[in-house]
Amino acid sequence: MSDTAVGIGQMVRDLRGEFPDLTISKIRFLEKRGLITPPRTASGYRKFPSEVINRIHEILRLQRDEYLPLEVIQDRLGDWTPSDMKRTAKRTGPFTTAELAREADAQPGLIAELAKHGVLREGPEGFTNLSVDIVVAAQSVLSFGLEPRHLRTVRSGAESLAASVRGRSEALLRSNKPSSEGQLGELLQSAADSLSELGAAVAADELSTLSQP
Amino acid sequence: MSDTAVGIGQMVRDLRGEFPDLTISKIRFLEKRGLITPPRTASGYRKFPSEVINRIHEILRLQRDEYLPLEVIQDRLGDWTPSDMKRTAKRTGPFTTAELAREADAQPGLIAELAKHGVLREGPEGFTNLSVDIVVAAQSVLSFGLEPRHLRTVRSGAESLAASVRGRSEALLRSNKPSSEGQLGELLQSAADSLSELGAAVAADELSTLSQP
DNA sequence: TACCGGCCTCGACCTTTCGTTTAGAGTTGA
DNA sequence: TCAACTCTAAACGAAAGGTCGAGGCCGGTA
Repeated sequence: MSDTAVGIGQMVRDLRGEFPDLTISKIRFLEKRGLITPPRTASGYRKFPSEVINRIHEILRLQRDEYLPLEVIQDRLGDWTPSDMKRTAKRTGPFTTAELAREADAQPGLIAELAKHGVLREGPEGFTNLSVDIVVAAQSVLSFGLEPRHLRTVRSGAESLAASVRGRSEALLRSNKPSSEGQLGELLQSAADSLSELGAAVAADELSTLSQP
Repeated sequence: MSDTAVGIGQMVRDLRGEFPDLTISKIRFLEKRGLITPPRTASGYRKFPSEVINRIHEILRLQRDEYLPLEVIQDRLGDWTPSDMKRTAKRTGPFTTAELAREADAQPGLIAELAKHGVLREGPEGFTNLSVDIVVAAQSVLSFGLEPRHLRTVRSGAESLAASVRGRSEALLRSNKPSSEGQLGELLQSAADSLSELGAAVAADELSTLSQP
């Protein structure tokens, strides 16, 4: 859509839905620590285009969900800094198979394998940056000796979730004013997080049977 | 295999190989925080049998490799303290349906529903504290408009993972000395974490299709 | 023009986490 | 007996992660 670069106050209000104790001073603090570098207006006001907001969202998520210290978050996010973002200017960029493999530090064969089993899906323009997350996570799971075909169930679980959330969110869209772009994203994120937690809880339970064979 | 319970000094020297800046005072600190409870001699000296040493090893690893704060480590390790589990089998206690509902702040009907669809399973002695996690997470997912039956796929995904990890971990157990109790727990936790991440990544990807309907 | 809310910087300050240090006293083994 | 080891309790402290307030600059608007 349009180049919606909001001010610091508005941005914080937007993110408060998911991170209730986010403050303006925390954002400034994150900049001082070098985790974000929002552009400025001529007069020195910070501007927040969506790439920066996404990055902030990811920083806060890593802090909240994975308890990572800011220094580690900085290392981990180091690659796709704003300057890198600008390299792919228009979007966070579709990837070809080869690019995706390089991006996720994986073998191209694995990409094909994951795609074959429906864990990964190539869009009309190629793979997205979400695909990178999937490949990285899949490699981690595969390191326990699983085969890609075992991961199909994960995809179908996600599909089931998506189908239901879709119905739900359309109702939400209808009943709300069109400004719910942000709300939808929020809903999506919450749903994904919830599924993640449920998956972790069920897996822990399932795996606990290993303790007493 | 003999009852090798060493003193605090010797134990610290042993672990210094892997954790060079481990100190006696840090061990005492961990006890004060409730992360370990080493038994004592008649005169009050701490003794460190291998279970406790394994637990300390795991605590230090989580701190070093996953940057987890001690409070989170305590939560995560709380249940499966190898020896604690057997001794205090009553405390972490099995729950009845009613108790589980109260514990997870849920309707008893939901418990039944989840059990019916295989998301939740009642053991021979009732529900466990892992069941509480599942119910809590499930409520969160259900708040997006899903029905319990949609969650079956989550369970089957977890089963698939468990089956494979089981094979993997048995091999690990065979090939290692019997002290790998801690390693098994570590493997389990890592596997659950990995699945969780994959689930989140795939769900995020799947849900991103909602953005352009 | 004056005003008001939003934003700016900078430095002081605060809280929590994760320990270390110190003082004083008891324990163990050669 | 002596040196090395261990105990507790409390004070101390460094680093992470912010918060707060003073003093001043923007930007609509009445």
